[in-house]
Amino acid sequence: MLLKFFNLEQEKQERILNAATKEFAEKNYANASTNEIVKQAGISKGLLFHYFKNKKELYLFLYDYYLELLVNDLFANIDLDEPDIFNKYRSITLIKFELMKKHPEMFTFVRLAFEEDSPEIKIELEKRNKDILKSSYSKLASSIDVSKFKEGIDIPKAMNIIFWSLEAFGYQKQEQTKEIPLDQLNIEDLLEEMDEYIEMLKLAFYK
Amino acid sequence: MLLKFFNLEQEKQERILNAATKEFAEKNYANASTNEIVKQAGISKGLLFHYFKNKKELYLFLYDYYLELLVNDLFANIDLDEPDIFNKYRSITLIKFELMKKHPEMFTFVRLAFEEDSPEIKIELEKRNKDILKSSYSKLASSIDVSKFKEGIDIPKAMNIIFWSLEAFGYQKQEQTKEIPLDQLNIEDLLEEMDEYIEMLKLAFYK
Amino acid sequence: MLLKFFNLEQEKQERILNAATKEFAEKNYANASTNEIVKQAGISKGLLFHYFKNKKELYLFLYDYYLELLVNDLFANIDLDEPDIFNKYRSITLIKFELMKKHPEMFTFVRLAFEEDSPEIKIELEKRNKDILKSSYSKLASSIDVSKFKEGIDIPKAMNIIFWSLEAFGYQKQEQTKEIPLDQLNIEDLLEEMDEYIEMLKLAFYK
Amino acid sequence: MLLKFFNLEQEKQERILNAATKEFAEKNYANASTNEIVKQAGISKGLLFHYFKNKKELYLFLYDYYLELLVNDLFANIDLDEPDIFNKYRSITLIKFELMKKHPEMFTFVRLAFEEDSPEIKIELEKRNKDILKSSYSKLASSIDVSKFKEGIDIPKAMNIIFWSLEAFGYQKQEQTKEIPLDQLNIEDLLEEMDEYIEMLKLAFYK
DNA sequence: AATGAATGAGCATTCATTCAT
DNA sequence: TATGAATGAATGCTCATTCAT
Repeated sequence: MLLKFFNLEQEKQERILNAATKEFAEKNYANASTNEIVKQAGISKGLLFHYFKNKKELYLFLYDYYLELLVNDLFANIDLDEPDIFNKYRSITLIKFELMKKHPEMFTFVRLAFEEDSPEIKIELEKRNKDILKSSYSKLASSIDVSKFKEGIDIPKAMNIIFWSLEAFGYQKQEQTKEIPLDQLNIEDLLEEMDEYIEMLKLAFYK
Repeated sequence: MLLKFFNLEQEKQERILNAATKEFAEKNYANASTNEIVKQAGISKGLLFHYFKNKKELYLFLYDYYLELLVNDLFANIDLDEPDIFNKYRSITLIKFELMKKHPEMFTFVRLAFEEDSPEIKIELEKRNKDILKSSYSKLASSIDVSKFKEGIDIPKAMNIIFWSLEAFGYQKQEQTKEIPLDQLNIEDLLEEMDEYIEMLKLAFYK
Repeated sequence: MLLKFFNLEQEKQERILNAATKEFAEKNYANASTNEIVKQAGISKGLLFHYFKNKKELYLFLYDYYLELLVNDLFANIDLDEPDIFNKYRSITLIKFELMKKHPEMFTFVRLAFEEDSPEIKIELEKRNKDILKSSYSKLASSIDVSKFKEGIDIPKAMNIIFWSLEAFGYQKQEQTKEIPLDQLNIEDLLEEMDEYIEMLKLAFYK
Repeated sequence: MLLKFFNLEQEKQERILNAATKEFAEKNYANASTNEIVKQAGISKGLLFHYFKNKKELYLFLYDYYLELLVNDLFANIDLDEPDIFNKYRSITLIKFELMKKHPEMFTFVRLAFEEDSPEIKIELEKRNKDILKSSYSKLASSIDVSKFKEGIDIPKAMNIIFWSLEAFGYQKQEQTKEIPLDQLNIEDLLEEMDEYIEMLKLAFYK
C-alpha cells in the first residue's frame, strides 16, 4: 500500500516527508495540521490522503521510516564487536550528536514521538519501540567483555547504572544546547565532559 | 479570583478537579476537551468558565495546586537534616511511590506536564519549574555530608550519577507498574531492588 | 416598575447609570456586556436584573432618561420666542456643544443610539424618536418670523435647507473634533465658522 | 486567495453572497451569525470558512466587492465633464436611486457599513473609505464651472451647503421610502421634488 | 434588597477525511 | 495521478438571564 508513495518522483516524496516531519516536530501529533502539511508540501489535500489513508498512518510511516534510518546509521557506524562498554557507548553518543547536527528535524520528530500522549498513537508507538529497543539493546550488549568488571559485581545492574548515567548526561546536554544554534554545537567539549563521567564509572565498576 | 472556586461546596470542587485532572492526564493539554471535563464533572459549560477564565488557566491552576501539594508532602515527610544522600534519596522515593499509590491521576498529570509541548503552556510551566526545582534541589543537597565520599572524587559529578541512576530506576519501575493495578503495587519489593542499586553506588563512591 | 430603581441610594444609582452608559457608548447595544456593566458598577449580576428586567429595558431606560434630560436642558436654555430662525438655531448648537463638553458619555450614547441596528432595539427607538422629534420640531418652528424671508420663497423648503446645512456642519465638526480632547474644544472658533455659513444662508433666503 | 471563491459555480457564489449580504444588512457585523448565513445559503459550516478565512474577511470582501460595483456603476453612468454642479449631482442621485431599486440589500449593507461600530471592522473600513472618498470627491468636483456662482461668494462653502442639502434630502427620502415596497418607488416624483430644492439653491448661489 | 452560582444555547472557527471530477 | 470542493462534528468560549439563598 505504501509502494504507491515510493513510486512518486523523488522530489515530491521529499517535499511531503519534509513538510510532515517539520509540522509534527513543531507541534506534536495532535496539534499538527494536515492542512499545513499539504500547504508546505505544495500538494493538494486529496493527494496526501491518496498516499496515506489517514493522519495516523502518515505519522507512523514517518516514525518507522526514521527509526529504521536511525538504527541503520547506528549499526553502520558502530563497531558491534567492540568489547568495552564505555568505548561502545561513547561512539553511540558521538553518532547520535552527529546525526542530530545533520538531521535536526528528524531528530526532534523522533524525540517528540517518545513523549507522544495521543492515545491512538501511543499504543502503536509502544508496540514498535518494545521490539526495536529490545533487539537493539541485545545487539549492543552482546559482545561486551564482562571480564573487565570487578569480581562479585552485579553486572546487569552495573550496566544499567552506566547506561542510565550516560543517557541522562546526553539528555541534559541536549536540553542545554537546545537554544544554541546547532551548527555551533561543539561536540569536542561534550565528549570531554562525558569522558570524565566515563572515567568515574570505570573506576567504580572496572577492575 | 480563584477564591471563588474554593467557596464552592467541597464535593463539587472535587468533581471538577478530578474530571479535569483525569482528562488532562489521559490526553495532555491540547487534546483534552473542556466539553468532556464538564460532562464528567456533571456541570454546565458555563460554570467551568465561570471559575476558570479559560482552559489554560484551569490547567495551570491544577499544576500549581498539585505541585504545591507534592512539595509540601515531600518536605513534611522528609528529614531535611539527614546527612546521608542515599538515605535521603531513599525516603524521597518512598514518599513518591506512596503518593503515586494514593493519587495516581495527580501523579500522571504532573508527569505529563513535564512533557507538555503546547507552546502557550510550556513557557508558563518552565517559569514555574525553574523556581521550584532550584529551591527544592538546594534544600535537598544542602545538608549532605560530603566527608563520606572517597578522597579525590568529583563530588558534584558523583551526586549526578547517583541522582540520575536512582531517578531512572524510579522512572523505569513506574513504567513497568503502569499496567499493574495500583493497589497491588508492592512498595517493599521496589525498595529492596532499589537498595541493591544503592549498595553498588555506595561501594563505588563512599569510603 | 422603575420606581424601585429610583429608591436606591443616589450614589449607587449613579454608579449603575454611568457604568451602563459608558459600556453602551463604547460598544453599542449588542456588543455591550452586562457582565462588564455590573463589574464597573460594583454590583452583583442579580441586582442589575432586579431593577431592569433585561438588557433591552436597561438600554431603553437610559435612552428615555437622557433624551428627556437633553430636551429639558434644551428648552430650559433656549428662548422659544426668538423669532429669528438663525439666532434660534445658533443657540441650539451652542447648547449642544456645551452639553457635549459637560456630558460626553451621555452624548455619545445618544448619538450611537441613532445608529443602532439591533432589530429589537431599533423599532423601539424609532417609536420614541418619531414623537419626540415631531413635537420638538414643531416647538422650534412655531414662533419663527417668516416675514423675514424673501417674497415668493418656499419657506418650509428653505427651512429644510437651513436645518440640513447647519446640522451637517455640526456633525462634521463633531467628527473632526472626535480625536481632540474635549476640554480643549474651542467653541468660539466653531461658532465663528458657523456664523459664516449663517451669513450665506441669510443672504440667500432673507430679504 | 479569493480566486478560489470565483471559481465556484455562479449560482452557489450568489447564494453565499446574498445570504451574507442579507444577514449583515439586517443585523450589522457583530450581530450577524455565520450560522445563519450558511443555513440561508444552503452550504455547510466548513465551506464558508474554506472560502473566507473568517467572518471579518467575508464582511470586508463584500464591502470591497460592492463598493467597486457602486463606484463603477456611478462613473459608468455619469458625465464627468458636466460643468454644472447641480446637473452633476442630480444624475448621481438618479443613479443612486436606481441602484437602490435594483440592489436594495447591497445598498443597505453598504449604508450600514458606514455606521459600523465594531472596532476590528471600523479601522479597516475607514482605511478603504479614506482613499475611495477622496479620489471620488476630487473626480466629481474637478470639472465644475465656478464661473456660474455669484461674485464674492465663498465657493467651497456654497458647495458644502449644496452637497449637504441634497445629501440630506436623499437620505430623508430613503428613510421615508423604507417602508414602501421598493418596486413602487416612484423616481419621477423624487426628482421633481429634488428639482425644486435645486432651483432654490441655484437662485441662492448662481448668478 | 442583594448575591453570585448556574444554565445552556449560541458563537466563530478548525479539522481530518471523502469524493466527484 | 491529482485536484480541491464539501462535509459536519468538535473545539473553546461568551452571554443574558434565572433563582435559591
